[in-house]
Amino acid sequence: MTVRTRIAPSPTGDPHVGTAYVALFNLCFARANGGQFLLRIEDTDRARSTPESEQAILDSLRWLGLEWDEGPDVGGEFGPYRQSERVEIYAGYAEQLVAEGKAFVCYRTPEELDELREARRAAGDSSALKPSDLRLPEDEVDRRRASGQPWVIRMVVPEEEGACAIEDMLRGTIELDWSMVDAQILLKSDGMPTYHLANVVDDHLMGITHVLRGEEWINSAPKHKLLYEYFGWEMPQLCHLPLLRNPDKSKLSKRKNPTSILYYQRMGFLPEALLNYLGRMGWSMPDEREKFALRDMLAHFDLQRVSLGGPVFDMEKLSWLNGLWIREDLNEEELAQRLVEWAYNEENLKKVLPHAQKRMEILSDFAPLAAFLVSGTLPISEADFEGLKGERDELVKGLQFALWRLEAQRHWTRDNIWNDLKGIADALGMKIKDYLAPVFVAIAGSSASFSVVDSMEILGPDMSRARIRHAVDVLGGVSKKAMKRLEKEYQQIEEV
RNA sequence: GUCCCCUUCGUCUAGUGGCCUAGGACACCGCCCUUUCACGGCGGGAACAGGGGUUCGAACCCCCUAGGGGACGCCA
Repeated sequence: MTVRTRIAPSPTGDPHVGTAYVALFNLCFARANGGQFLLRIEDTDRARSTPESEQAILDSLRWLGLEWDEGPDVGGEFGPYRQSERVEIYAGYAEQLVAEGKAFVCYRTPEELDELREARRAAGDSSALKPSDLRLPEDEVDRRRASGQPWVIRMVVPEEEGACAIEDMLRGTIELDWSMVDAQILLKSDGMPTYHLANVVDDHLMGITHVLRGEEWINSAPKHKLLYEYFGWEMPQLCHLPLLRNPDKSKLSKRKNPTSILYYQRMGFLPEALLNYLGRMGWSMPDEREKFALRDMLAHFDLQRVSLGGPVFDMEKLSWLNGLWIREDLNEEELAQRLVEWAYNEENLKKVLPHAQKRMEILSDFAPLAAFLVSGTLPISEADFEGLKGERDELVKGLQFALWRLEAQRHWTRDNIWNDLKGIADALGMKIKDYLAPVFVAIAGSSASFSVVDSMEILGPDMSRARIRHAVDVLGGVSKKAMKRLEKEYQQIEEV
């Protein structure tokens, strides 16, 4: 048995807790059945991952204590498409399907596709775009080919009524209407495969027998099943795990909850505790004990104990569990060691000292001065923002814009942070000093502190963003309506 | 809108037809321990979404309704 987890880097490159969650269950399932557990990084449009962000994900998984096996790796080092000769593998399979009449070349433009979908919607027809919808007259195809227009390869899908039966290890048979399945693009105009093609080809080539993935994939399972049939390959067994949720039950997202493993690391959670907590999401030990290590979970794992309701990620319970691990599993020496590894080490001290020294008169000034750098969520309130220039709405706007700008920042350096913030201040026609004042409060808890950009560099992207988000909440948050308005305004700034 | 998935305390869950007057955990409240706070101990309130079946018997099986979520991309 060979089981794999696919990893999709997030746009900002943050390792997502959902990734670790799925990886954990794949690992447990594989080991419980004496099988292999493989890893695979998936990023076909390459807009997301960089070698650094991929490394960050692997490092995070290792930090959590997850281990994976070496196995056949279609694209080398878990990353499929970096090498051009590898890309040809997928193109070859796509062309094979075209030759067999199971896929076709499509010259439709994005604009035409929009129109077709729009027309569908207007007519109240919800079914997906089918090969027959996309067909162009012969001479038009020839014309476009001759003029060198971009093209893609799409799969042929059934157009008649009927449903596709998908077997799920936990849910039994799921029937999905073919009417919902569109002529999925397999090979993009840039020659890259889409996830759907790559997924099937890779899994076959890697000898994958079982796939545990997020519930969000159920709807595309028919496409995958069809591809396996087209190729004449055996399809792996599927299992769709429930999705981790925000407190409002929507799919876990960083807008509403910290989702980066790096955040939890920076916050001071123990990897054992975080992994333990993820193991409690939708799963329980047979004896119902709350605290267990990975090896306990491995020893008692039973896929049938997965419950299907989407669990809400509850920070409070995670904190309690983390406390349990600190109290029960670390002696003083080990705790000291953890603290040093975490933040109380020379390297970190040297980063802080240059800023602290100028502001110190006596040694005992240091701890209060630097406390915010080793804290989690700051205990700030609306009162801390009083006396700053600008109304509440203005402050929120400034913070929200900073947040958006910094969420897009992939190279977390002092200068980049400064340029981001200065850019917004200029665009808003504000003095940088006034613009930064609320950011100071958000990051350091007070407007009298070290340089914010330096502080943010030390705190790192996850903690910095979390604090700004927290400040926005403290100031009353942003209503849905106001958010729309802000987004619009922000876009205008971005364009300038 | 269409299709799919899901539904036990506020939250995580136990429960696979009789052991359920539904158990545990977080959070909350109270008491005890304690110079304080925390830890720890004890106790409390708190749920089978609703309606129909099937059955001697339903949290558990079936159907309908409702609610929540997801998917509908040259993202994964």
